[in-house]
Amino acid sequence: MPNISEVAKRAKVSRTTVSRVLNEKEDVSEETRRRVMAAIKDMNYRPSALARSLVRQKTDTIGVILSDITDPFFSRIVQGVEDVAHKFDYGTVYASMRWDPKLKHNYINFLRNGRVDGLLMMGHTVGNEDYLREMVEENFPLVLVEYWIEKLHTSFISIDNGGGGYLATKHLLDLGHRRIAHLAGHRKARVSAERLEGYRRALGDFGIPFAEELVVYSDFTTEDAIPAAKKLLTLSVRPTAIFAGNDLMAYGVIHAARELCIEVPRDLALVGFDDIELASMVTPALTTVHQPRLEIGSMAAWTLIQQIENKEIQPTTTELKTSLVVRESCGAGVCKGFGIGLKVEK
Amino acid sequence: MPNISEVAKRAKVSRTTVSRVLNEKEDVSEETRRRVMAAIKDMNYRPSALARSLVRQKTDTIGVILSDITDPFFSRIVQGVEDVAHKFDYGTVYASMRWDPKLKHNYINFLRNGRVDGLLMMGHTVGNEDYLREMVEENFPLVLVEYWIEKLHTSFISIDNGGGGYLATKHLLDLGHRRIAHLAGHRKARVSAERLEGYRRALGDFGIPFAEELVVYSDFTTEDAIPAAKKLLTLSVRPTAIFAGNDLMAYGVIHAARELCIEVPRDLALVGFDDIELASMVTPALTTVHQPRLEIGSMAAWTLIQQIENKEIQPTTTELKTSLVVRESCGAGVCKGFGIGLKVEK
DNA sequence: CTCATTACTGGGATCGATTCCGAAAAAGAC
DNA sequence: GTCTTTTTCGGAATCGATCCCAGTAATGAG
Repeated sequence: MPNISEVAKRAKVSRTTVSRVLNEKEDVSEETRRRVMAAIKDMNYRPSALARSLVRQKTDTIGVILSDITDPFFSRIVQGVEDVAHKFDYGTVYASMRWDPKLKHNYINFLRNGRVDGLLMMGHTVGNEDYLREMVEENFPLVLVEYWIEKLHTSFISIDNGGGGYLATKHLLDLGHRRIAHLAGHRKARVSAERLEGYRRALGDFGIPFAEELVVYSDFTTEDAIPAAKKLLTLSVRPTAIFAGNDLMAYGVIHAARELCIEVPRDLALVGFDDIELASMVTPALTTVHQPRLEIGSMAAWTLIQQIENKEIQPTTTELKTSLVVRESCGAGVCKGFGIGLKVEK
Repeated sequence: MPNISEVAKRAKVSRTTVSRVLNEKEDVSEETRRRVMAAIKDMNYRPSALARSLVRQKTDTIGVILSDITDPFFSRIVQGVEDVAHKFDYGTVYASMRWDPKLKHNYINFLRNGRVDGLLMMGHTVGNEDYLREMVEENFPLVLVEYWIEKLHTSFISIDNGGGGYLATKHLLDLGHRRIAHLAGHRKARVSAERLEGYRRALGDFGIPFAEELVVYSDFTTEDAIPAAKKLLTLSVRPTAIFAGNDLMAYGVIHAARELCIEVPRDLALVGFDDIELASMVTPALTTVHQPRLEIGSMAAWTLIQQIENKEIQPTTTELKTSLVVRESCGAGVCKGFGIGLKVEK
């Protein structure tokens, strides 16, 4: 691999001039520029990003740490992140912490040591978060997406989980359900508490007392949701509707229900949360709370880049609105057309 | 952010000694080691990966380029990659090319310029692949996963797609189906051709003539598969079974079928390919061809690391076996237990 | 023709680590 | 006590770029 000096020698100019051509500076004559370009092409030269970043103290890269890289929930968020990042000439690299706090810690260190200019963390909180405080104290650009940490002086992007929970529950109440269970997500995740709050608020508005037994927790995965859902479906007085903490968990409910010969939506109404792509694809199509994920992603990237390029900027907290997408799983019947849901804005 | 010299000054030693402590070299006395460690902790020092990589000409990082970062197909593959990579003390970074050839090109350049020691490419081929040849010529470590390029002197990891197609089709034939359609994946992808070949071979073995009209192509997505599936389901003589190019496309078939009031498996038998996690979760649980994805991932990472650490090594081609997982979508009835498929080894 | 101004170009320091080689100090041999 | 060997440490070069500052050539003004 040739370096900048060899290119310079070949083009019979100095390193400095090659660098100028590379960075499209103006003060280089057309003729030398052509010579340099030719040398670059001839030698198949590609500048070392490493050396460049080292001297400039800037990598033009943002790191994205996800709880699980293949969670469909992140799909469009990532798209939003990339769109904005590329617009500002930033590259993106991803790391998946796969729910393993140690892995997460490794990754953060891995990326922080000069590999990226800032970090975007998204997903659910697990384990000790002290190193996040450390990062913030050291003024390392950090934006958290749906990843709430108490009293952390940094930017947050989140959605109105409480409102979403309210929408979902109210929809079920409007359909006449009175015994509505909630299969909540990870007990320690803030989003779980918020969605639960929305659920309680809706019940309250309809004068229905909150029943402890109707709320069960599980992880945000289908596998984990199955036994939890079974617990709800085998209560002495079975709920007629369930509001699940996310779409994947809603599939767990369907799964569990089928094993008990309960059919959705015939015997059980079901609402999910997230509106992942698959929600409209599988049978029954899921009624669910929609998150503006493209916006979440672009907002997050934008916020982070602002923070990188202007370290003095104050952290911001952004909350995006949710909406309800009515499909089949509540038997609401509003939507015969398969998959194309009636979108009810909040 | 302190650098190694400042740490050295504080510990009253030279940079060299600090570096030795950092890299756990043996020739440093216990006492100075302690002093250095203390200084490191006091100053909250973290070595710059950039500077280290620059001088060592090694990043200890492998790049993974995926066609779509959130395709559930990659989930366990990525897990396999990470397990092996971490075992060998490599970090991993991901980039998603999102089917955009230009984006892909950008990413490859982005990662190649000294950011990673080698590249793992997985997913389906789109666009011009000349730069891949260029990489190989320059002896840049590269391993392709299910990403076949003609006459490229580099390592490949793939699965026995032909065998998988055969298994899927034979299963349908064994169940008595005689008019079996194939909803093939991306026309230009090699995997499509291979799976199609398996389909034809199985038909041949049962003495059934191949009918052009029974094969339709679409992208590897649910959305794209829907119209294609409709084409098959509205043939004058409707097929009684469909072998779909992957699981997501199989969902497209279910989707299309429902719109036409055709129910799977009652009116139509269906086999997918990949065995993504969701295949066992949704209704009906999908009978599908299983790929050993964890092994694919670990194999790929292992092969790449071998190539990085020993540039003289010859490229290898690995083909892993597939197996059939029988669930509900063929109405085979072997499996009442929901989701837990009878695994028929090839 | 001389001097001032502008347009290009190059030298050398720098970013933050590693590594080779040699030097000093300590330990051991006789 | 002297010489050799081992242990421990430091100096200087290096990786491959960028950038400040200064120097040269070309151009224009008078």
